Amino acid sequence: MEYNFTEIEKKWKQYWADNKVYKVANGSEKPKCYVLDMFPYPSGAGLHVGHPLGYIASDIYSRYKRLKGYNVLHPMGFDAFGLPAEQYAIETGQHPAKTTEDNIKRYKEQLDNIGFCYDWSREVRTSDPKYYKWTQWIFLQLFESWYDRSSQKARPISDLISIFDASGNGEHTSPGDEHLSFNAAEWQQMSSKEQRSVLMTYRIAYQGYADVWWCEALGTVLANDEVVNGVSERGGHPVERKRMRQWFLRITEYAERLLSGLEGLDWTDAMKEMQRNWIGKSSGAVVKFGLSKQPTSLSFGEGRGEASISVFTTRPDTIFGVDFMVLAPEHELVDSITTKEQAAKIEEYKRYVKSRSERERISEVKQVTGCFTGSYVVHPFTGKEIPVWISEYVLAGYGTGAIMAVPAGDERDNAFAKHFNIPITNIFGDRYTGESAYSEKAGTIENSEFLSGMKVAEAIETAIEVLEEKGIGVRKVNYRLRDAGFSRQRYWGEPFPITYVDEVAYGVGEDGLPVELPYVDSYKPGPEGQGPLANITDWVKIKLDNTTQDVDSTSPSPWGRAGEGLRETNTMPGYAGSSWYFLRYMDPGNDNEFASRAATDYWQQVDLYVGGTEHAVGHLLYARMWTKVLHDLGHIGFDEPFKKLLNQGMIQGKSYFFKTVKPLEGVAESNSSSFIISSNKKRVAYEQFATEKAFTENTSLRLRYGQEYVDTNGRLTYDSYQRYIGEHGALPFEILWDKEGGQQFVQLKEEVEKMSKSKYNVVNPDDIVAQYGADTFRMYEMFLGPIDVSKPWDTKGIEGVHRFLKKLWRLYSDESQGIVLVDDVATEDELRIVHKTIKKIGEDIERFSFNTSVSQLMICVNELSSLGCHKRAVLEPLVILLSPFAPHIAEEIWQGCLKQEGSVLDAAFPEYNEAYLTESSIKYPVAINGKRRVDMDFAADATKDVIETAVLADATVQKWMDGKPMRKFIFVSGKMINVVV
RNA sequence: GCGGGUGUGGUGAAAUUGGUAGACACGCUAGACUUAGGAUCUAGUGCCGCGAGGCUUGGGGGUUCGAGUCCCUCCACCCGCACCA
Repeated sequence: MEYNFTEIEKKWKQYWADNKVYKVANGSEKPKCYVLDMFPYPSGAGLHVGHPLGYIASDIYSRYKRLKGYNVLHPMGFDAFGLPAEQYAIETGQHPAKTTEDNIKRYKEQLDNIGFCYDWSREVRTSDPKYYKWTQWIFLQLFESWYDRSSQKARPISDLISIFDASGNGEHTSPGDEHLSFNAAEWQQMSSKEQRSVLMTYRIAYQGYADVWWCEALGTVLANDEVVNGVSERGGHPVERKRMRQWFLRITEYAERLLSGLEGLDWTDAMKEMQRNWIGKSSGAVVKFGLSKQPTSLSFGEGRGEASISVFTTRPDTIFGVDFMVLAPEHELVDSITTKEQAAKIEEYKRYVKSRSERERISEVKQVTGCFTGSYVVHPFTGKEIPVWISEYVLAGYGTGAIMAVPAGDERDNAFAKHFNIPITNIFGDRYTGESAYSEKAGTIENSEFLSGMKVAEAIETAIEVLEEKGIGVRKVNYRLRDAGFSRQRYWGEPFPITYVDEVAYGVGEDGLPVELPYVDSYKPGPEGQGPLANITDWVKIKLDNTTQDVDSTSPSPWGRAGEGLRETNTMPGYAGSSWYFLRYMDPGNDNEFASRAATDYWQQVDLYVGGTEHAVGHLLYARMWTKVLHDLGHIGFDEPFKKLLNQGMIQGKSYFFKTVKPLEGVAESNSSSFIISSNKKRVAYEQFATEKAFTENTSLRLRYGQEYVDTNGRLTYDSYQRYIGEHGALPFEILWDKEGGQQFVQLKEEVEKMSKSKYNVVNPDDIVAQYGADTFRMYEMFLGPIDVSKPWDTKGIEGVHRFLKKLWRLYSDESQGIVLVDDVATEDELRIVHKTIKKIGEDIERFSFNTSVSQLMICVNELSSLGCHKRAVLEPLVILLSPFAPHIAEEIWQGCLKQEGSVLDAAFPEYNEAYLTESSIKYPVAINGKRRVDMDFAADATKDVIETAVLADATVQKWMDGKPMRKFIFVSGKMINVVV
C-alpha cells in the first residue's frame, strides 16, 4: 500500500472526533500544562498560511507534553469583535454578526483541516453575549475600583468612599487631578453628583478627554488605520483631530508593577525591552517657570498674575542653558498667554497641527515648525526673560505638555533655535561646538552658577535639591505610557454596562448583564461623532424603575426614581475581549462567574503562550494589567498571565508590481476593481483610479494575486496573462511586452509584505493541504526555518518534506507486500540512530527548535532506510517521535501497521539510553595556527599528553609546522586540536 | 524619528556554551531502473584555481591560539509606534 494521505487524514480526523480524544478535564492525577495560541481575528480573507505557523508549533508542543504525561489545556477561540467586520458591513450592508459567523465557520474548517488538537468544547468568541457578559463584568470591576498607591494595588471604590468620609483625600492624591484636595467635611457636603465626579478621577476605568480623527465629510470618527496620507482611506476626505469625551483605563497606575513584573517572566529580552520602552520610565523634575509681566497686551484671558508653566525635564542640570520654552499646541495655557499681535499666527499654526498625526509630528524632525506666543517666562535663577513658543514636536500627552528648551544639549531644540534665530547659551564649554547639540552625559556643566564644574549626575541631584528647596520644582518620575483609550464610536464591539442619569455615569448591576448589543440595519454614525448605537433611541433610553437594571452597590441608587436613564453609546475596543480570554478557556460554560476560582486555581498561568511580536505592547500589556487588577481584587490567584512567551515570525506574502504605461480608454472603469494603485508604497483609493484615472506613466501598480501567475524569474508571461484575464479580467491599460527567446513577458518588481486581503497576496493553507496533505503542510511550515524568524511564503522545498513522509512510510509498508515490519533484534547502529533521535527531538522541542527536529527525523529515516531496517523495536519509538509533527500518518502507523491498542496520542514519549550514544573513538580536526590541516582519530578517553605526542608525530602536521617550534598546544576535549607555532 | 528584529551557497537554512562553516532540504548536473515519470535509487554540487592551494557568514575595524558567534562602526531589509487585530 502506498502513502495515501487523503484517506489516512480523513479516517483519523473522524476517529479523533468520534472518540473525543482532545477533550480535557479540569483536574487530573497528571501535572497540568496550559498551552495557548493568540486567538485569531476571523477576517473575511480566511486563514492564510501565516496563521498556522505558531499554531503548529504550539500543537506540536501540546502533543509532546501529552506524550510526556501532562494534562494539557490547548484551546482555541475567536477574537470576533472588530473594525473590519463593520467596514465590510458599511460597504455591503451585510450584518457583522452574519459575516463574523461565516468567517468563524470557515476558520474552524481550515483549522481542523490541519489537524490541531484543540478542545473545541472550550471555544470562546468575544462577540458572544455569554462571553462579553463577563467582559462587561470585568469592566465594572475596573470602574468600581481605584489604585491605592500606598499598598500598590487596586481596591474597591467603596473603600475610598469610606476613607473620604473619615478623613478626606489627604492621604490619597487623585491620579486624575492632582490639585484636588478636600477634608471629610467638605466631602460630605458635596452633592452626590459632585462626589461621583471626584470619584471619576480615581476610578481605574474612567472618563476623560482625548483627540480622535474626525472626518467631517463622513460624519464619523476614524481609526488611525482608516486615515492614509492625511485623508480618509474611504473617499479621500480631509480629516482633523477632534477632542472627545472617552473612557480610559488607568494603566499608568500599574506602570511600575508592569515594569517590575517583567523580571519573573520567561520572555525574550527583546520583548521585555519593548515593553520597558513602551512604559518608558524616566526620572527628573517638574520645574515651574513663572510668567513674565511683559508684555501686557494679551488677547485672551486676564490676570496671569501668579500663573506659571510647569515643564518636565530629565536634565534639570541644564537649567542654565534654557533659551526658550515650548508648549504643545493643545496646551491649556496657550490661548491665555498668546498676545494680540501673535493671535492670528497662533490660530493658523494650531489649525495646521490639527491636520497632523502624532507620528508625523514626532518623526518628521527635519521640518522645523512652530510659532511664538508673544509671552515670556522668567528664569527662576537668572531672572532672564525666556520666550514661549508652541510647536508640534511637543506632545500634550507626555509629561506636562511643555518643555524647557536647551538648544546646546538637545538636538531638536537646537534645530528649532537655529531655524528661528534664537540665541543659544553654551553650558558645555568646548564640547558644544555650535554645530550640533551635545546630548551626551559626559564631562562637566559650565556657565551655570552653582552647577558649574559639576559632573552631570551630581549636577542633576544638586539642581533638584535646590529646586525643591526654593519651591520651584519637585523630583518626579515620569512614564511615557499613557492611559489606554477604551471607547470606540463604533457598532461592532461590547456595549458598556454604563447608564447615565442626569449626566452621571452609573455601572449597571450584575443582574442587568449582559447589556446586549442591539441588532441594527444601518451602521451610520450617530450625531456629533457618536457611534451607531446613538441612533437607536429605543435602546439608548431606559426607564429607571426597571428593577433588573440595578445599580452598583457603592452609590445611592438612581433607580426607582421617576425619569429616564441613557445608555452609553460607545463600544469597547478590540482589545477588551482579548485581555482576559485565557481565563475563560479554563471554565467556558460558567454562567455565574467569568471562571470559577477552582478552575483558575487549577490551570493557573499560561505555561506557553505563542504569538507574534506585533502584540508586544498592545494586547500583552493590557492582558497583564487586567490580570493584575483581577488579582488585586481577589478574583484570581496569580498576577501575571503568561509565564513563557514564544514569538513566531510572520509569514509574509510576495507581491508583484509593474509599471503602468497608459490607461486604456473606457476600460478603466469597468475593470477598476482589479487594481489598487500603489506608488512608493502609498495607497491611493481606487475610486480615484476609476473616475480620474489618476495615474501617470511609471506609476507602480499592484498585480493582484500576482504570486499565482509569475514565473521563477519574477516575470508575467503572455500565456499567464491570458490565464489572468480569464480569471480576473483584463488590465485596464496598455502593456508593453518584452521579448526574449520567442517568449513575451513583463518583468515585475517583487516586494515582500504582510499577508493580507487588501494586498491580494493571501495563500490559503487548504490548497497546500489538498495537494500534499496536512502532515506535509505541518512539517513543511516547521522545516521552513526557526519559528521566530519572519520569511516570505514559498512552496519551494515542500516536495522534500513530502518525499520524507513517503520514505518513512516505506519503512513500515511496502507497495506490493503491505506491512513489512519484522520482530528481529536491533543492531547497535540502528539503536544508536534511534536513541540519538529520541534525545535530539526531546531537546529540540523543549527549546522550540522545530526545524532541526524535522531535520533529525529526516536523518533518522535516511539512515534506517539505507540500513534496510524494518524492525519493530526501532520503528515503534520512531513513530511516537513523529506523532507531534505528523499526527495523521503516525496514527495510521501506530494503529494500522503496529496494531497498537488506542491512540498514539496517549503513548509515552520514549526514553533514550545514553549507553547507545557513546562512541569509542572521536575524529578530531587538527589545526595548525587555527587552520584545519588534517583529521585524526583518537580514543574517547585518550589523555591530552597521548594526543599531543601523536599529533606532533604526524607527517602532515610536521609538514605544516614547517620546522618551527610549537608555542602552544590547545586541546578541547571532544571538539578540536590546535597547534600554535 | 524612536523602539525591536534580521542579514550565512543559486534557494530555505544548520552550527544549543567562542572550537571542523554550510547539517537537513530545495534546485541544478550526470547516471541507473522504467512503456512512461511530476515515482524511486546512485554520484556530484559554496566561490576562485589545471593543481598545490587560496578565499568565504551584509561592509569596515577590533579582541582571541581560534570569531557566523564577543566589542566598535557603517549599510540594507522587516515589524511596532498607542482607534487594525
